[in-house]
Amino acid sequence: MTADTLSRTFAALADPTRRDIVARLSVGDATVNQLAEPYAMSLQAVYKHLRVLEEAGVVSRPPGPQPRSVRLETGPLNVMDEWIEQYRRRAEQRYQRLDRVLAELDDEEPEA
Amino acid sequence: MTADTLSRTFAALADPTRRDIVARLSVGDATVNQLAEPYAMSLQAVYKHLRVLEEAGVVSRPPGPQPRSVRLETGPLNVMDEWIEQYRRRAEQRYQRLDRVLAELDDEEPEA
DNA sequence: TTGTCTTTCAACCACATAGTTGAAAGGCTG
DNA sequence: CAGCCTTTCAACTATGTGGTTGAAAGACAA
Repeated sequence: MTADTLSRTFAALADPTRRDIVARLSVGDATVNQLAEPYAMSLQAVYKHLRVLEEAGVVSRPPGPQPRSVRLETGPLNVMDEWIEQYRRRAEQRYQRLDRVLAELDDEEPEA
Repeated sequence: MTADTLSRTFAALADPTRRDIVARLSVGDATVNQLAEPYAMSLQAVYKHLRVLEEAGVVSRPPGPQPRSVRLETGPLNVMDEWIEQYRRRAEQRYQRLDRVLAELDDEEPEA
């Protein structure tokens, strides 16, 4: 456990296969075999992807009977979302303020 | 150019230094020297980080006089945000539906 | 033009990651 | 128990990444 949650979550979703898995889990829980079915890669590779998602907390595998189901957890997605929103909003407000200032300058000196 | 925009954006923000740079740019544009100042790493390393952010479109460096300013772009943040929101919302709605079903079962068979 | 600051390029190192294969445990079920 | 399916572990390969240093271009000011 070296990197923080945010780093692990972003890194987990940087891989297209893992984003695809997340997309499919948003529809409903699935077994590993069901998740692995569409891919050409080995089953072990899918398990590796799941472990990355699990260590980021994006996915959980509740204990239970042998074909353990995989479930999407929304906690880390929320954290990530808040992070992005915070800075995105800050930047956009800044740009809007700038736009207003430029508009005022236009009013003061039309066709200058 | 191998990975898609979404992969590059997630990967770009998986690094704490780059997230820190984004956070600081949300307050206002900055020069590379200003951005590099807080870090122990070499200036070239900061340039590398900026290139990663730039190739993801998270940051732009508009042409101009020599100390070129770095600016935060909100486009990729929006795209990423929409991606996350889509699946986060889908999963949460599913869980809420499940909660309702369980509550109904409780109503039908109290203390069963 | 010369000097200085900014920016980029190249080579290198250590380490992580995505994938493979093979083998070993674990856990149900006949 | 025996067997099958699921899950994990280990070793290995290829490639990417974050950092370094050194050097070369580029751009501006004196």
